Amino acid sequence: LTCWNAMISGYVKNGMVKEGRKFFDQMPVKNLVSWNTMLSGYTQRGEMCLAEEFFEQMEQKDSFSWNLMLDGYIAVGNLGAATKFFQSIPNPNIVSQATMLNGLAKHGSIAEARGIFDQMTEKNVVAWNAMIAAYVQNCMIDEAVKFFNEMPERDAVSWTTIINGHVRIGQLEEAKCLLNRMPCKSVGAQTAIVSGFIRINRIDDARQIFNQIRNRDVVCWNTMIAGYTHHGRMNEAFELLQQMAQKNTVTWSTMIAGFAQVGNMEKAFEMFEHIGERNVVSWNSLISGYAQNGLHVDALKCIVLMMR
RNA sequence: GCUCAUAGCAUC
Repeated sequence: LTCWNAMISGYVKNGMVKEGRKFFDQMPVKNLVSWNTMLSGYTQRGEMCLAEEFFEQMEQKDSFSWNLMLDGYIAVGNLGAATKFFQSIPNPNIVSQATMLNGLAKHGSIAEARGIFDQMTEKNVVAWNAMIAAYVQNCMIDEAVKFFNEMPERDAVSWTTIINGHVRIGQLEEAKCLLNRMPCKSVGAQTAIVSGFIRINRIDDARQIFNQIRNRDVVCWNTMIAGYTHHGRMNEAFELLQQMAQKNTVTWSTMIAGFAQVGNMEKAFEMFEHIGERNVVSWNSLISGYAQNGLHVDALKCIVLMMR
């Protein structure tokens, strides 16, 4: 059963929800984990109608099930439904609260997010991190710093968030100080610094930092590539692209936008063809690329293609 | 590698 559940998980994590469902339906025995895994396939892709239908069919639900639904509503931006759903959760746990906190913060309701935080009887590092991120996203760096200093324990996400907070308001020096203070420098925190250099147009300095990072992940590579593409340095971007082991949709979209910006729509389309899982951003990058280069017919063709 | 929440990357 554990094996079968892992199979469903594998399907839905790769965006193959249909196939996952087929597998799920054919399983002779299922447990709650099977149901939750399948549910996550819908909620994480924003298929909330299907999720609701599936959720109602579940004869047993646990906090995972409820939290998945809550996060699904937040992911599609339906804060009204999320708030209502949150209030209907039988026993909201720390994950439910952190999820709701995050949802409120992401939609600008910082005071309400803070309200949830204050109401939490127990707070873990994720709750603290979510609250710090909330302040960072709302450009309230002083509050973010205050929480960062007050929190009982900090993990790599805490550091990355606060570093990024300083990067976003152009305080790269302070960001670098924080990175120096960080006990175990994560790829994420270092990537935030790279993007800080890029933000102030110091691309070559960013590259120096990038080169020094060990265990670079796909986000790190994408950050550096975007640094080049935003400045029309497509040769360097392409060179990095060829060096990276695993590319994702963000990688390709970055390249599409980059080639579009320098007027090379042939190359942009070539990048587009590599995308396995096309999303709204990949289509947007291509369509706006055609439009910005005056190729309105191609843009329209693309829109038609997208809607099929 | 059986299921849930927080950070660093792309379009507008």
